[in-house]
Amino acid sequence: MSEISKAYEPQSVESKWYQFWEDQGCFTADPARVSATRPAYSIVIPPPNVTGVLTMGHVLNNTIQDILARKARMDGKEVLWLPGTDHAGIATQNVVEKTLKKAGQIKHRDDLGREALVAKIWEWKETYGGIILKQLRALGASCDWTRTRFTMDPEYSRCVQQVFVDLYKKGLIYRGKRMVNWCPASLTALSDEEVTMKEQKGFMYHFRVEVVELPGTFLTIATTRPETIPADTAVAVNPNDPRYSHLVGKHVYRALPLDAPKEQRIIPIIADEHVTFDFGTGVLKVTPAHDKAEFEIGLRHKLPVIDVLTPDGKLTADAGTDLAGLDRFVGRKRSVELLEAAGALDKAEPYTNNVGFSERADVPIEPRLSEQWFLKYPSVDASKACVAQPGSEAPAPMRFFPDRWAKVYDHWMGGIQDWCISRQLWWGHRIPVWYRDSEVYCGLETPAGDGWTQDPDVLDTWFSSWLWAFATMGWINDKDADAKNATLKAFYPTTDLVTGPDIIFFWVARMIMAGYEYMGDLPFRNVYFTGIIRDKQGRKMSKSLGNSPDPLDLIAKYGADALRFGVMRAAPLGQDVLFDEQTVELGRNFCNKLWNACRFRQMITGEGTQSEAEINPALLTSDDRWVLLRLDQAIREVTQALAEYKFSDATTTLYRFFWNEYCDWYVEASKAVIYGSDEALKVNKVAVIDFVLGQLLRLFHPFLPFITEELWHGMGFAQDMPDNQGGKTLMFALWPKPLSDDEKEYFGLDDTADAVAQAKYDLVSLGRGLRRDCKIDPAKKIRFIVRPAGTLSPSDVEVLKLLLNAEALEVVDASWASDRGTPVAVNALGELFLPLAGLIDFEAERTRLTKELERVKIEVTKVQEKLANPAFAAKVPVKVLEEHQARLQDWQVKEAQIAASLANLAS
RNA sequence: GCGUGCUUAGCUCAGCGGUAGAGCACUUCCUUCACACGGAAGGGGUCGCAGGUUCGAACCCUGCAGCGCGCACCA
Repeated sequence: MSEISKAYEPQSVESKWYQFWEDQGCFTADPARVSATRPAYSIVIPPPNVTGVLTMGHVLNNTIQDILARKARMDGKEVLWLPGTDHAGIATQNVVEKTLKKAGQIKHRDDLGREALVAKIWEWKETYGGIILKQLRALGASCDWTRTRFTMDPEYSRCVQQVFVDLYKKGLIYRGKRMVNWCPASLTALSDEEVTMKEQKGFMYHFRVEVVELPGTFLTIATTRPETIPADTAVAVNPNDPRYSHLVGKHVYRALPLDAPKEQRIIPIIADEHVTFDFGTGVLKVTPAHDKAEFEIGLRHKLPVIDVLTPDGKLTADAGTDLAGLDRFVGRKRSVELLEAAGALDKAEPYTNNVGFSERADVPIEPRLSEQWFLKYPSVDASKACVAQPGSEAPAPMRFFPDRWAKVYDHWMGGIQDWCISRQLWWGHRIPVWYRDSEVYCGLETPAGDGWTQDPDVLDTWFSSWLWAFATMGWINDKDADAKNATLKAFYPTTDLVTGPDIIFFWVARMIMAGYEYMGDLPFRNVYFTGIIRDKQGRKMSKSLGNSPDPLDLIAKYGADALRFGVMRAAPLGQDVLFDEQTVELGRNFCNKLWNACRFRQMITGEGTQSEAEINPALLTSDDRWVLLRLDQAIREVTQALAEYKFSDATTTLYRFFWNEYCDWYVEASKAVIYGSDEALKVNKVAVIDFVLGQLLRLFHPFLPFITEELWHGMGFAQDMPDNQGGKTLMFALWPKPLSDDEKEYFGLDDTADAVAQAKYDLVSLGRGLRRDCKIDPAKKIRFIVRPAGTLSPSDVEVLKLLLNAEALEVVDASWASDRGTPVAVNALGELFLPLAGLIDFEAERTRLTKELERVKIEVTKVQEKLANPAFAAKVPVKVLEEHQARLQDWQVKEAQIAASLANLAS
């Protein structure tokens, strides 16, 4: 810190140290260093979309991972934080296709064809693929970049295909024609997890159909999707519905299409339990091609299937000439008009129902019958059983934080459905299956012989990311080779996983199953679920709302440390985070305060001069003892908070200790010695300050890596340290330990030491209050008189004098009597008088004291009432009883003293 | 419908059985030589509502209300 600027300027500091850490290989994990005394700590990054940019969500997530990783290093562990990116099938292909279309290069992906488009996407990936990883560096993320992985790396792709072949051979992967969720925008099948239900305002249409066998008799049917009427192949009622049971077996004329002859529109009335009496009219139109449940009905009753929708959601010729070619929603309106014109429409009433939307494309999905690949999940039982359930004492190998997510997980695992893993896309892992006539071949290589064609589909992106925990470590599904893989051996299972609860099914659950199936062991021991970042109005941050700040802008403006600190402070365990830029400002202010506290220390002895002195217990003042105890407390609290993943608690403690305790009281009090004339005391004071700051920088390092590293070196703490314990970098300095009992005894740290200083500071506050009440300019030096309850050391007197901004502080004994009406403040330390020498406003003082007396009396009464309750004394623990008695005494003493002052005023 | 979370100072949130707390915002004062990205002193809350358990409840239990989220859904 040769040039000490008044304000902390993060920009140059941050890039300098990141470069240093990376150049020195500080982030690189070496399995060879793992031993009994140097345990492994590992964490795999939730791979961001390869073409993505850093969002506030990433900031939250990766700051937490970085804190955990850096803390583990300071605990002396061998740390692997493994980074990488995900190819993100649909999202990436969409982005590239859109860009090409915008640039006028293509109108449709077929213009390029499969190979050319995939080549374009690779090009795109090479250009933009690294951005988010660079941005993570700006945040300070201490990832082992030498191990960066991508889900479409050749080795990784081989893992994915191997797993497919393996599961196929195990009979868990199969191909089948089923109703799937079809996205008419992305033109692919989706898994159930990729569909989100949304409330949609629409209409419930009631229309009539005539019974063939009973002309003049009509059935009224309620539907929200009249455009699918041409695809109806039956009308169903509940078999026990007395209104309709006599009609079962008869037929109706389907209402649409109108251009088809009546006799071609005859469909049966069937009875099926699925139909509920009291919903709609109790009559259901059965459209096997366009509804999952109705497809099942169709199977039960062997109904024909008429598909009237094209893959991109337009009506087909089978829908009739009036509807053919129309978009499904346009077709809906048109079909209503047709029904109305035909006199078949009864009514259309406003209706809100839930519609499944494609999560990616944000359009309603269509249930669609198609040939897809499915996976019957492996290792379900082991995966379900491994997570500790909230409230359960049963030992479990994996824990969720907060543990309530374990219930959500358990519930999903209990009702687990086969996973549709094929996607009709080009960007991704091609399904390793080839066809020749009726032959099917599944394997890693193209089969020998002519005439084979590979399945055109690719795999769901999550079918590659579920292998992330071990495929990134060089796993190749070869028992012997994997057993010899040093990285896997040292770092699998990983220690912590940090992710959002929104991908608990997409990713977490599936990784657990893959872990058990392929590694025979769980993939991680703890899962920490972050909250979701929202804006200050509580809205989810999104690009379309434009309410998401660019973290890089924030870093440029405030510094990465400030951003990290602000986000951590605002992110309590398991709660969503309402993000406000103010919190980053607070982080910036905090860094600046830290910077200046160190600057102050440097100014005591001059630049770069470090105190060589050991702390001499004989020379410790009550302030020194107090700050050492507070530091000890902070170390305990922060360590505990981190162990429980309570990051906002940890930052709160750090804030309190550093700002409120160290700066506001200790540093201010220490000025009595620093600006005093006792050299020995001064040297000892500096030794204490250096000790506290040294510990403090370590405690802060996981949260504020850049500024702490800069100060660590600038303050000279790195000197004289072994290279692997802070000499080279603070990253490897040891995490502070709480003081042992021996150390406490050596330094004379006990409750009394703490109480004296605390009472002293409390009396200072009271004295400042007196000044204010007496309307004395805080800047004006005035005289105070103190009458100690016990004894006061000279150093305590000096501190009181300084903090009260007193011209003089006279110490008197019990024999001293104050002038009539002299304002006084009282606490355990003694009485503090503000002699006003003839300037006393008796009336004002009477008012002040009366008010104070009232306040104290209320407190006295409160405690007295409690103690007066016979049941209280009888049932309460001794400790609580004593506490109350002591409290009563305190208040009563105060009451007596104020009463005495009032009496003195009256005389 | 089932599950789950939240409701405490103007705002954002801690506290989860024994004297209601923090940060921001607000009021007043202070550019005194670490820091105005600062310092000092203040004001501000019947802890969503109603019952219950307890000597004692913001905290535990029950019900209700409002706001989220997840899952499952009836056309």
